[in-house]
Amino acid sequence: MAKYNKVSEAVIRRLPKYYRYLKDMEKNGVQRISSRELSDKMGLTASQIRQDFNCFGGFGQQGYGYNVSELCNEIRKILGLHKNYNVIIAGAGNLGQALANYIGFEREGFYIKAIFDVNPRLIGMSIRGIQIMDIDAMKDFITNNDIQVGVVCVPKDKAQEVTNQMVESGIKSIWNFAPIDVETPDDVAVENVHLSDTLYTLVYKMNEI
Amino acid sequence: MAKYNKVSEAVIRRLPKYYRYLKDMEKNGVQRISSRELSDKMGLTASQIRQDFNCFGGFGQQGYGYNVSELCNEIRKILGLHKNYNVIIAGAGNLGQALANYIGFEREGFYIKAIFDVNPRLIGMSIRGIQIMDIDAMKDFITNNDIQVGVVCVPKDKAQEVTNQMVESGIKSIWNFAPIDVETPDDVAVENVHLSDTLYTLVYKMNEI
DNA sequence: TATATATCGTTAAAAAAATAACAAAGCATA
DNA sequence: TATGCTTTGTTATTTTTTTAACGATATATA
Repeated sequence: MAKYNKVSEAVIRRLPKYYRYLKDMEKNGVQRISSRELSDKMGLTASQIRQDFNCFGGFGQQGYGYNVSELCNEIRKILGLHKNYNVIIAGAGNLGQALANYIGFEREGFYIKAIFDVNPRLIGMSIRGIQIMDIDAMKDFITNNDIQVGVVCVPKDKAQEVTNQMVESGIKSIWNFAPIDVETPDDVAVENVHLSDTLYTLVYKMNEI
Repeated sequence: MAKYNKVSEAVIRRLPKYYRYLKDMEKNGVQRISSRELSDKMGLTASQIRQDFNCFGGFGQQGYGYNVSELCNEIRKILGLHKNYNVIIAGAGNLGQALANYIGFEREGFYIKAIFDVNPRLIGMSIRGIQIMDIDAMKDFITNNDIQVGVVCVPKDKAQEVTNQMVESGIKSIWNFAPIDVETPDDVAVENVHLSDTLYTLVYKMNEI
């Protein structure tokens, strides 16, 4: 699968940002953009932008710049957003429900197929047509429904256990929101999102100013 | 305010992670830890850990290591979590409500004082005793209630406008969840949290494996 | 008390990332 | 068509970040 020789983490983390800006420009009818203009908008250097894009092959043209919608499409493909993904959420608490309610994911091809929880009062309910099911049914559901992405929204002390269950059932991507770094085998991708971390960094910066 | 000579962004972004691990160890009764042990737990190098801590002065002792609760406290102070902060949330949608419902922030001294929205059906309701008010009342509320942190959970096209209102009212920290990079004057700290970005990075990694 | 061991703080080296520089290639204009 | 301008892709340089090395200092043990 690995299409490109070892692209650095730093570059990869910038891809979604490029994608955001390009999508926006495309929507606004912008047809072409130079690395210079893009650098102004995004607060990066033009040099970095050109180098980043060149990790994946040159999408631009000398004397012209980049075609916005073409570039946008390339980045969509690089990120893998041209494909669809089936998703489940473990944990129907505040955050789990908020994610289930958010329609933006579907627009990028992420389809939430079910939510799982331990709370009997939640089981049986549904959010936007997505059923909340007993967490004991999760492993079977994953196996039978071709689920690629598992979202972990359970409390901290259950996060690793739930992750393990997802991994055992064949999920290859874990998007974890519990405030702990969950671990996965080498062949399972994981993103530990720590919302509080950014809040703490924020107040650090505020106090530093 | 700037206590330490230019600590790099990379180091600052690791502080919350140290804090998380140390808090956990402290809770579990661990009294001392060496940079070596900590590096094993956290997946960093011991060298990096020692260098990071030394940006803020040495907290350890040769031949012994670090006292966990002492170190934890130091990092708490460095981040500014020994103080309390008054917070408001703009946008009582899914995410705004989820954040308001999350009790973890209070444990670190972040007190949510009010939520603001445009929706008349939400205005007047309350979440955990936190009132949802008309967004037109936001500026006055900020001015009169010593608010330091503003959380932006409004739709993308209103995010910059709401940010501006917060800044005009004297808020010094913006924690933005709208999928756009909001901009602030130099003396106002901002963290643009893009949840989708981490999802996209996740599937990139999955496809790469 | 003396000696061996552990571990920090700090300086040095290596690696990675960002920036700058510039030739090559296309566009635009006369 | 010829000439000047723009802008890329790519190589070189600089800066930043990470890792390694090691003297100094404390602990632990005999």
